[in-house]
Amino acid sequence: MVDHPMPEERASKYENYFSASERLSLKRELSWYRGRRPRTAFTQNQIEVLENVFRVNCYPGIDIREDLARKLNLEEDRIQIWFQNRRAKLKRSHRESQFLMVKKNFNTNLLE
Amino acid sequence: MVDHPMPEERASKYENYFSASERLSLKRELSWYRGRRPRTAFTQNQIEVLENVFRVNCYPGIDIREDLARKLNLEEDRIQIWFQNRRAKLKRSHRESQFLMVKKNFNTNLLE
DNA sequence: TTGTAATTTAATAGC
DNA sequence: GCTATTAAATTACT
Repeated sequence: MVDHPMPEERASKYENYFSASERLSLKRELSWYRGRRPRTAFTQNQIEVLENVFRVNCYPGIDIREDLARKLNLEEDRIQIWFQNRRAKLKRSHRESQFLMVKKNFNTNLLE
Repeated sequence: MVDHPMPEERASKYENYFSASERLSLKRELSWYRGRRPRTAFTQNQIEVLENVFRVNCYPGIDIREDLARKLNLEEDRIQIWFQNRRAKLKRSHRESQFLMVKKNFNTNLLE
């Protein structure tokens, strides 16, 4: 568990004095310094492609991931994590719908 | 910000025809229907206790959270979310005060 | 309008 | 690889 030490961002103060891309790289540098990778913001298109692959195969091997990485201009690691999180999300949604179904049946049974 | 497109609430126009508690439960039902938990309104006392714990430990483990949940008569989930949001708020305030400090120094340096 | 509870999801830690 | 959390960013309500 990362106990966030908080030597907080010396960059933010200068933010207005830099261009957008300079700010971004400053931010990245600082985030790394603080020990956490800056959150990747996938584009709509990247997500679309990833979702399409996921529908067919939610466990793509290293070869497919590398291929995606090239095509989407992302690091392979980002893609691996994306699929991990996506599988977790799918699992949660399954759990939830199961729960709702059980609940529905429970209520229905009470009325019979 | 602005964004009030909404196929909006058939409830709101009837609001005046219902008692406060009827309005509240209507609202809750609508929130659930829309897939969002109705906003919890913490009491002054609950906030006070949470703030006191936060001062000592802003990353309470599951055991402490469960304990708080019992004592404050809240769901453990509400408490986890509260700490999450509280940490984000603290971080924002740190960023802001740092920004002000830097700005002040920057201006001072210009005058030297 | 502001503050903040709630949501979503990328990233991390531990197993 | 999975689970449980965290942080970041946003949404939306009071």
